[in-house]
Amino acid sequence: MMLHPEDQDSVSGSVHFDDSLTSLHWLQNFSILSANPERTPSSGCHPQHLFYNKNQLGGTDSPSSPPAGDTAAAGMPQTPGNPTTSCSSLANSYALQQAGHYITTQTNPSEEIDYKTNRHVKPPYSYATLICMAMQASNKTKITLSAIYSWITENCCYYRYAEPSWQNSIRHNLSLNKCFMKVPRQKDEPGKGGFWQIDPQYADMFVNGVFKRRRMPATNFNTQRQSKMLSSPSSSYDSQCNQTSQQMRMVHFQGPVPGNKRKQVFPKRGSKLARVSKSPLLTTDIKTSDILRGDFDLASVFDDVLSGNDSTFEDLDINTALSSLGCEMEQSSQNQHGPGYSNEDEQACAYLEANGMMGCNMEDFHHQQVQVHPQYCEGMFTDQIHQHQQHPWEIKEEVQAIPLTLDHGYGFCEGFFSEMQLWERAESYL
DNA sequence: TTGTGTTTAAGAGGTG
DNA sequence: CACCTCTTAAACACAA
Repeated sequence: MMLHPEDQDSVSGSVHFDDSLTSLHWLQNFSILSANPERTPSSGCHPQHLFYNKNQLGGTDSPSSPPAGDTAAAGMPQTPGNPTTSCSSLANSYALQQAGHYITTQTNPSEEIDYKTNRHVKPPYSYATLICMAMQASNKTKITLSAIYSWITENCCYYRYAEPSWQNSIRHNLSLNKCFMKVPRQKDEPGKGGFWQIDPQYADMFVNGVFKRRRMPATNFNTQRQSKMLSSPSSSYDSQCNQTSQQMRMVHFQGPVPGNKRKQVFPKRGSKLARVSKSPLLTTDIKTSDILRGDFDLASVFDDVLSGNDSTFEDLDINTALSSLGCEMEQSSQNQHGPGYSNEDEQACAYLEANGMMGCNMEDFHHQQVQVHPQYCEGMFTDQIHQHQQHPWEIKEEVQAIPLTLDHGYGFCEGFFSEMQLWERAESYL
């Protein structure tokens, strides 16, 4: 299966690690640092890896041809041994350690399961999450269906050998899940089908890259639903998107009860609004409607940084999901975005750098570039991982307040606010 | 013909 | 127990 040419691009970046916890680079590194402590940080970020290698992707085994006796297609237990427990926790542990959290326990590395090579274990990520990860792995603001297929088959061995029905599920998910937005192909663009991207309106459904759609607490559900229904009635499949956006930021992460796949603890609603409003650095053009909808959460993120609230960063688990797939994220230095970037891309880079998402290179990603469009990268990854894993560690202390210089703050906000115009598009969906 | 996209239906399992 | 999320399957239409 080949990626469409339009999905191929090059990006230049360089590895830069800043171990300092005395600046906002801490925030960047938190998401970008290699999630897998077993791997060296430089192992996956050679510049040549940033260039797409058609041959390698083209050599992927067809997922539509499961071999005889394929356990993946024959109903093997999807997550034997609770595989995400180990790898995700490893990633979390490492990231949290980098972030200055105190972690009480460590996961046994021997339990780690590499979904990239283990064909018998279905990755514990929902299709929405996989789609999101594929989108994130792409350095484009939009991605084709075939590119999503390619990423999944490349990074999830299970699907490489599974019956192709999962592709139907992917398409189903893209179509039915309104968090995904179809971008029609330009008339002069060759190829089949359109492009897909995450609807900015629902971008915060993807926390650390993991699709989060949780049921609204009963006490607050009606209110939220009312406002949602007033604005845009939607199907039951996506009606929870904005509701969930209110609840996906957990004050404290709490591991699920064994055997309980979706056990989570949600913060009290309304706390986000309070955080948003109190940010002294985010008082410009943030659309009130976005804030009220909960579509915009970076302010609260920023406030959390400033206030030392660690709740947000516990959710920044992009490496968790990607590392479990044998992928890694690394950081590139600023102003090295490479040629061919549009102004929008530059803005995206600024945003990414501000969010610590720039230069998301995956070690084993067969040279596909990794860049996250700002629309996608407000928080990334957690839910599905957290749903399926037990966490042998716990956070014993609140993270210390992050020393933040004014320059850091402005740099952070500039990257973000330059992207706010893109979010205005969400208004059309109201 | 094949890939893409939409829609409907059903079932498993989690949540409140 | 009702509702929800997610997955899976299937049918159909459309476009390259």
